[in-house]
Amino acid sequence: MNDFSAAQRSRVTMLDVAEHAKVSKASVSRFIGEDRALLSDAIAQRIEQSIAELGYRPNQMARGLKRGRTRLIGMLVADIRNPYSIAVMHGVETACRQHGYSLVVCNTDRDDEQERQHLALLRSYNIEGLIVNTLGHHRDELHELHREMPLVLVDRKVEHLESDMVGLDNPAAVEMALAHLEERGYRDVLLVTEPFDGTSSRIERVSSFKTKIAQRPALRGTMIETGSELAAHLKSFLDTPGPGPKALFCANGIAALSSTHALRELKCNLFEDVGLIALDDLDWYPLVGSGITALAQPTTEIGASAFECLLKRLRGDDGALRTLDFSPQLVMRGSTLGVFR
Amino acid sequence: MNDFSAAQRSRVTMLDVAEHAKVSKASVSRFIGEDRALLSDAIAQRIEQSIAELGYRPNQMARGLKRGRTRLIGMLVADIRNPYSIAVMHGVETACRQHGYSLVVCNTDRDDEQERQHLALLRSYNIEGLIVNTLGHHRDELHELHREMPLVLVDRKVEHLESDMVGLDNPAAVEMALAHLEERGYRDVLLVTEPFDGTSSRIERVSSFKTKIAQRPALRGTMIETGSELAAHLKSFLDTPGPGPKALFCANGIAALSSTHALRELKCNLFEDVGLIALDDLDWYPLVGSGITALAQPTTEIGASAFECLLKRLRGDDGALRTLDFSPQLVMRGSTLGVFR
DNA sequence: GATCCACCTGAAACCGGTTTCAGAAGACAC
DNA sequence: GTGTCTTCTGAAACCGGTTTCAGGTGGATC
Repeated sequence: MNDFSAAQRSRVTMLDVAEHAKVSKASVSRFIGEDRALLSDAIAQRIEQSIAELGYRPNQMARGLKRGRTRLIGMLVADIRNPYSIAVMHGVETACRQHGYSLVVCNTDRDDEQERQHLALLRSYNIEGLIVNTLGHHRDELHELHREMPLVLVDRKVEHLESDMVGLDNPAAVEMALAHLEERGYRDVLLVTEPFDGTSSRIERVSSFKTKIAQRPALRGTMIETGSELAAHLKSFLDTPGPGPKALFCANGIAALSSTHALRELKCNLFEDVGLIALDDLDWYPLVGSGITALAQPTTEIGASAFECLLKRLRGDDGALRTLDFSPQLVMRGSTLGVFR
Repeated sequence: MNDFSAAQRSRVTMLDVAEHAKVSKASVSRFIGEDRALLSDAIAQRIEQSIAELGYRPNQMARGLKRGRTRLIGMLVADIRNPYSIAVMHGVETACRQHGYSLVVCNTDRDDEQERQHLALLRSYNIEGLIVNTLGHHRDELHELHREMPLVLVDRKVEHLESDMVGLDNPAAVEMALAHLEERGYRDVLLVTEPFDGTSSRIERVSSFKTKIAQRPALRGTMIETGSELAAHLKSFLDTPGPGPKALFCANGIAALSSTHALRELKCNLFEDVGLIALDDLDWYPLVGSGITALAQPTTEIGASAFECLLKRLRGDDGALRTLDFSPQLVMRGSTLGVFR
């Protein structure tokens, strides 16, 4: 085995290539970079051959040092195990790759202190831009970072932080859900959301829910948070007489998971006793009961847009702030067959 | 808005700190690094204050250049949307963070060319170690990389690549599954696996299945791959008379997802007509039919072990190659109630 | 008081690249 | 043949750190 502790930096360096090709480092650097046109054919060819022969690979760290361009994008994720975050991340990563950037993902596990540490870290690695999908406390750090590089928020708003934002059109999504539920004959809707921890999209969905419910006199709307007492709360919702057929509206995939768990615990007949529509479309939705109706988010597009926002800023666009709100798509399944079953 | 294209490197540098504290760069460097003991209290205090006052943060890129230590670990993942990979990645990331390392994740989307590009990329960023969860074609690149840094394979073996490995004890897992199925009264077992693409763990599971089935004369064992004709194949399995009650053994989470889909398509009564046990334990398993029995992999441990392998090597351990095989844990649910229902 | 040593400190070289700048070489016009 | 303009090239400075090395200081020893 090798001994890796003795940092045996045996790699081929630019100087090696220069000597091998009998040219200066400067010429090799020009060949590597975008100034290749400056070189004569003869020299370019010699360099090309030496590079191939020695198997030279430029050191991005060193390049980034003088140049200020690391081709690194940072992404701060609150919960790496959240399917939504993963899906968006996949979109970001793909877009990054297509433009020659790489992605450094930092997971905070919803911990504020870890968020702070990761911010410091990303900064110390000279990333060129930052995608934020956390609560964004540590306003000062974020501001400071934002002075140095473009920043885009995904699925979150952060107060007093003026940056581009990409996410779901939450009012439209809520409207879509309620319209669908009402059309299918449901009259008593319970919004199930994860606890309020400051996540802006969560708050928006709830407040839209309240507004939209008020505009639909046929519907009654109530709300609960997931947690240890979810099943009990669901039970009381189901047992309380209402204006008509009951349905749950789960504000995201996690809420859908918890709700379904709870419904099973209550020996509920999925989904004849109660309808269900969920934000996010996860791969197991079709498998539960008669299938869960979903409002699918265009996660790949959201991720790609987030990156493209950064890219535009990096290329000098200093126009007005952008807010990109994508619309969800209704994927109808058995859980909202409603009164027409 | 700022103009980020004009790389306005306005950051506080070590020289700024040195001048502010009226000391040399060398002293500041010593303060930052592990040589703080060399400094007198007076100087250390001045430096500390200057750092705080100016808000100085050392540039990791520059540190890595001379030092050869970037504190960066690379991870090559075949499919970032595979729950198993995510779970392991989460384990790796947590372990990294605890030891002051950061993780650069590269997703290849199962594409060989992307694997090659990512390998080159990771190398150019001077990562200190690499965790591989892809097919590992591009043997030459991997070898070359492995000469420079420690490398550990997760859930994969790569021929002719001598490196540490961390994964599941596949024979034990298969044994566990078959023992459970037999005990529950099933006699006709169909192994459902994703198509053979060279993934070694997949191959191991299948070959163990064949071996173990041979050792259990009471059982009949057959095998199919997921794909467009999965439902048809399942149907013929279910329709063909066998030695007794039938059960599926899904070799991973994806196979479990496809199989459940197919069973629903066949209007199969989950899980009274057929039993099911699946490798991996996904959060929706309890929700399908009477719940899917799982062999849960200790993914967090696997991820952490992978990182610790690297760390040991980085610290100079050049002992024999290690192979860490973890055992799964049986999580019994309704899908294997079997003949005792 | 001289010698030795342990302890601190800073100047300068270095890591592997990029970029500036000055100069060499060739093309062209006169 | 000279002057001017391009076009190409390399030396050297630079990015922001680390590390080597030589020297300065003060205390202990003789």
